[in-house]
Amino acid sequence: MAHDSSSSDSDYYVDWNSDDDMEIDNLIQTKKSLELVQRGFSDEMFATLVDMGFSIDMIARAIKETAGSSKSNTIDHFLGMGFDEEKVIKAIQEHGEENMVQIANALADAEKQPVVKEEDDIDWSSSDDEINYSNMLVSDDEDSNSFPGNNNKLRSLVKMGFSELEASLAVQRCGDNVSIAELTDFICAAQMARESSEFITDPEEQKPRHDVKKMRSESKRESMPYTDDVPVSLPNPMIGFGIPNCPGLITHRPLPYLARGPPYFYYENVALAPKGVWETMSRRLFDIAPEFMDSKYICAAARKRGYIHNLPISNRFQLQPPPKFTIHEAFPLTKKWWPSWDKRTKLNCIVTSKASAETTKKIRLALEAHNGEPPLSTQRHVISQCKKWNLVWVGRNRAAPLEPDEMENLLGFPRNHTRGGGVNRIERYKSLANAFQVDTVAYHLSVLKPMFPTGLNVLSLFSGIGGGEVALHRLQIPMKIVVSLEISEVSRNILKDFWKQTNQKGLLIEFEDVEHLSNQQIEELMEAFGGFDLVIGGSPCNNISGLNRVSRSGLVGEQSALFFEYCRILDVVREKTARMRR
DNA sequence: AATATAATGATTACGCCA
DNA sequence: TGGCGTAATCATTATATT
Repeated sequence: MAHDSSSSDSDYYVDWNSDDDMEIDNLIQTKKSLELVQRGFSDEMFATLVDMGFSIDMIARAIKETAGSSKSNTIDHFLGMGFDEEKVIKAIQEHGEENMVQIANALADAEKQPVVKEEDDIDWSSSDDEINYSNMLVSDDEDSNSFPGNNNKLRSLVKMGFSELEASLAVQRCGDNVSIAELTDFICAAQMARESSEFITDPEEQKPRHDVKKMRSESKRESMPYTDDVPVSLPNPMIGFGIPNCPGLITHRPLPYLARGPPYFYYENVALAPKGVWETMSRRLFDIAPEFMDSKYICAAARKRGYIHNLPISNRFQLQPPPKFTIHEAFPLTKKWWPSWDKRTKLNCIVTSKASAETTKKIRLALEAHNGEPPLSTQRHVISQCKKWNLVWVGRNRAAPLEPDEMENLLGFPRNHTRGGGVNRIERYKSLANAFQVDTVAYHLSVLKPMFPTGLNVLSLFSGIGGGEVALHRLQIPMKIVVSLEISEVSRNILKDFWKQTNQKGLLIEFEDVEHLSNQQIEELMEAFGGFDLVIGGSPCNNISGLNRVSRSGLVGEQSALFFEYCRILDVVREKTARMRR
């Protein structure tokens, strides 16, 4: 048996490669059968993928995708990243579909100045409207100095067909000393990004605006008229803009101008939401395309989450040491009891519900009924239970649910992080189920480190047990001020305890309900501390999670509706930041 | 009274195949 | 393209136990 433990217990660190020769043989077999060599996949590349712990299925699927068996998937993949469709098609034609990396790089190069007019492939002169528009741009640019103040600019923009909201937002975000041309570019880029990345469901947004649709050249696919219902699709594999040290990393993306910081913001929620939820969230958060990432590509447990943020995505780096990547690495002691027919290398998502002791007992009895290998039907049933309840093998024929300690480990928290503050077991389970996967979040936040060498001010909403704070701490990014909003007293205590335990130099200010934080309070806090550099938080998923059988009512649900509180607070911080910077 | 346990489906997405 | 099976899923609440 491959996993029958002849190895001693000296190995807390398991050598993945030497330990899974069988698996690698299988991989090589798969590789040959897929004729990868013909497709230009070098052994090196393959070995790299294996080293990174990718499963047979993943590699096979990735190869199938890049081999051109499903062209729409390749296109969709990059469209999902927010790239322009024409550019994607062009890049694929130039580089061939089999090389996703080159395509990605080409797209990234083209987008280095994201959504800026010169590089854009939009045919500005394909209709009369655009000629007029271009002329207006030029003339206004020349005359822009003659406008004494914002009112005239606003009036001009409205005259040109932009809504008052768009115009005032543009002026607000761009500041005083910009020309009309820049403002129109600003708005237009925002419109285009909005249309290309997401669809529009709000009737208010559907009213005809400045003929952006007409500007689109007719080379677009007729079947995709770029109207309203372009759903947010989940990437497969769910790797966001890419995972550390992996080919296919996307380092640039078009970010709608209205979405730009400061402040930076970072929003999180479950990826597997009811239809329409992510579309709404994206639209409300400045039409940023969500970054969907499954933490199983970072650590040993799945955690499918969507992240909407306006952070740069180049030069990300991973926390050190990187988390254990497989179940065996994370929990070496389970290896001894792990049946050879349980092929799991990753755990499922950590949730609040826990398997009963009865489940463990039934599994044990079912296995004890046989000597040696149980029949296939028993195996299937046991595996099914293990996956359903996320069990690990802790003894002979004994599969048990995870302990809070083990969850902390998987999620990247310090050991006993949730033990402080007089926390009972149930609360620990609950708060951990609602927490960030720290390494994943830290990977996204890592770009902040060189930008804020002296530290940053953080507004942390729905802080929970402080996943964001732990991520920043582990990144060694100083937190000068953390204003934290968390309704659970237990969770507040945990964060407070963490703050003390880690000897934070900065100031932690804890509030309770986000709904009780008034706009005025926010502004006062910002004036007192010099503003916030980062607004971070994941709003409640109670009414969104697939595990909720009682009230999965989406964003209108009692708890999940607090998403709009996140938006309210973020809006206030953004506006105040803009004012403070003038 | 506080805490631990156990029962309670539906909504998605995706791969397969006709 | 569409039907069908497989799979996963930051949960809630009534009931049992201490």
